Amino acid sequence: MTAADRVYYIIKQRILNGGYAAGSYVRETAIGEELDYSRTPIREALRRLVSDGWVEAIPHHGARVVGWTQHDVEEVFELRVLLEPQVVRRAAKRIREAQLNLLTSFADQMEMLCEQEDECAIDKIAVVNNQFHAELVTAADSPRLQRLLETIVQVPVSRRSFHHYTRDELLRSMQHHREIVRALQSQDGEWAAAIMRAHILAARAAQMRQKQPGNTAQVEQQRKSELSTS
Amino acid sequence: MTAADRVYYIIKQRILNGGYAAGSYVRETAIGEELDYSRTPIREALRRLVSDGWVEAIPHHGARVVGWTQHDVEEVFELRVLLEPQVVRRAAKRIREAQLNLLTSFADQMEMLCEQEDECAIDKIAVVNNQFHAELVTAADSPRLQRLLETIVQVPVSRRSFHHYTRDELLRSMQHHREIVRALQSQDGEWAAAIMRAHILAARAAQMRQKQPGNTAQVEQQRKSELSTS
DNA sequence: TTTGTGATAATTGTATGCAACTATGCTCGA
DNA sequence: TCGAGCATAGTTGCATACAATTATCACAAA
Repeated sequence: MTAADRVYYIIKQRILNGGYAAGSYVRETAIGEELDYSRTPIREALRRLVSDGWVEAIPHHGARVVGWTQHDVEEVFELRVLLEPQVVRRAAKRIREAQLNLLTSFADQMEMLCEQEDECAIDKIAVVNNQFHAELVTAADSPRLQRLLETIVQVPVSRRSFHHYTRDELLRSMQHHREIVRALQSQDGEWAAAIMRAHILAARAAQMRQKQPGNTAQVEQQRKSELSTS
Repeated sequence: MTAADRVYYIIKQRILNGGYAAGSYVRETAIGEELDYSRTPIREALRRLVSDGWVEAIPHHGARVVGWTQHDVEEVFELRVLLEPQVVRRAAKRIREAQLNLLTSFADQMEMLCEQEDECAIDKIAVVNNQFHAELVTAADSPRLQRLLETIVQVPVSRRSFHHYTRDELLRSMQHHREIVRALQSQDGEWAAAIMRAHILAARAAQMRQKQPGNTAQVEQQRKSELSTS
């Protein structure tokens, strides 16, 4: 792993953790001195982050962390509603026994975690949920589809999504997982796609329910950063 | 426009024109000396091309122009069938008078070019066709959807596609354009999406009809390049 | 003949210095 | 008092030198 790779992951992690606020600038010299690298690998990492859509490059002025508006979130869900069903549609034709077992195991884990009520369990569910979806993408066996989803399903959107769920929504989501696995066992791509579509639309509904908080917070943060740099 | 930008477009153009064959390596020093730039902007251009999917980076060994197999083409069409209808579905709700007029004008131009029989006209149709689709994407007003399509609809696939069309297929394609415009005028997203879906599936059928030629040629070219570099 | 090992050459990866560009704030003039 | 122009500081863009890594080829031993 090269220095540029390391810097890339570090900066990305910081953006996700909120270490770098939306709207703030990531200076090549500053982070270079901090991590004890020259500007060259920093530059390369930043360009990768730009093409990933995490930061925007302003010529001769710097790399700014992008902010997420409610509109952006809607756009992402609109695309997920198209692409995620396609994932399972393909997976249904290609999935193998071992992968089905793995998916079942993930579904088991998530349901067990559901029994517990604390916040910590929610975070664990989110982790397993990501594994579940990742395994589906693997089974779909389409590098391009995989890449599009990775581009789109930016973590800041999905990462705290389970926290917005009511208990009912959480249980329904678990049911969706079960049903997706069942549909895949039957090699019924359309069934799987239909449930996945519902799964994403349900997630969208939960997200949209609390429009204002997430949105204005982000934008305020961005506005503040803009002021502070000027 | 920076040096890195210029280099980026030059290399991209050469890949499209076949100047750089699939499987061949693009050396930083070689092209740097040729274009009289240092390796720095070349590197940056190559990394952008990597993240665009035009070349693949092999650590410590170089940047290789990727080859297209028939399987890749199928994958792309599968995604276009999902995404392009979504473009017009959105466009139907948002498109404005001026844009509709522009689309009509493009449709007119393409039909006029259809009258002529020569190969040159086909190329011109392809250009206007690209403008037509680009205008639709603009009308859809979804930066992420636009980006996804730009990532996917790599030109080597679509660029010579009209040459494979029979006269019937060409005329039908023109009819599709007309009908899409008509559906958008009616603000009927589902109608537009249905026609667009047919439009893409027709293109897919024409492309698939001549499987072997494109495929083996590409792969042969790649194999040859691999041998020559060793 | 084949396989393992080491030297060597070629290529990318990184550091550093300088150039170019942009924004900001100050000064001068109207 | 306001606006235009200019100087300056700060940042990115680029060139170049050097380091690190990897593939290749020759050669020797089994």
